[in-house]
Amino acid sequence: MYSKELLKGTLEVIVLKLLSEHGKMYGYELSQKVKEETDGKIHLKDGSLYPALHKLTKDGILTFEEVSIGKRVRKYYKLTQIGEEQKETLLSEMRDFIKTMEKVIFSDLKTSPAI
Amino acid sequence: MYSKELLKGTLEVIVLKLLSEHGKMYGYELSQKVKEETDGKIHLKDGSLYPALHKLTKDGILTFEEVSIGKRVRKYYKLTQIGEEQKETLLSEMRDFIKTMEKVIFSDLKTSPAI
DNA sequence: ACTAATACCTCAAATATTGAGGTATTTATT
DNA sequence: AATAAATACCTCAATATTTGAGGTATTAGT
Repeated sequence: MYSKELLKGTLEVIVLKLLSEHGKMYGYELSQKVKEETDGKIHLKDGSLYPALHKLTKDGILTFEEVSIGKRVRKYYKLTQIGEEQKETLLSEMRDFIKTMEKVIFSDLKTSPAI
Repeated sequence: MYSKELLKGTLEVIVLKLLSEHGKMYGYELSQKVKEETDGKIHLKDGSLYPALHKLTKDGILTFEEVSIGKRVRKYYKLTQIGEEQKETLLSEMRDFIKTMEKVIFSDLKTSPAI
């Protein structure tokens, strides 16, 4: 697991990307998917995930429909049109951010000199 | 400028990397350096930077010496031995984190199919 | 004389994450 | 049949960090 600081601000972009890719998913499914895809390195803790899903819904980024599975109710979330746009914005911001971080952090001016 | 969320948790690793690279730097110099190296994309705001430098000093990651320039006093910070180790830890964590994010975020299963 | 840049600082408010609490159903195990 | 583990949702106080706005003072440029 990565340090808390590193994970801050990544939850939204991960959720939007996965929802865009899979069409609709429910909370538990999202957390399992992320754990699986990152070999356990990133955990969307439900104490973070559910409040985030509620906030994104309130903000018009997501909508959901409830589906009964036996006596249990799942909430399937999907992107709204605004959510699709927000996803694109966040993805390109993340792409650019990673590029910038690599430049600052991994410039390695002093190591691996050309022989 | 990137969104606040994206920037969370990156301040420490940036500061440690720059100090390791340049030996000793003072706060204002750090903020200028980052602005310059990232083409203005990352701003270490002094409301964030100075408290962070104080915390890192308190935690034994940094030490500083005061140097008088005329009537002004600069605080030159540098890494302690613990700081050097912390820098290595944070850098490899960041490296790994970026790799993981790229995997989750930029998998692009549906775009750019092989022709 | 004035403005911009340099150089440091503090602190209340805003924000997000954690961690621990919880309820309830379904599936697997002994 | 009883129990444990997994599924599926939720809340909320505490924690931690960043922001944004406040500040002081010196030096350089016009």
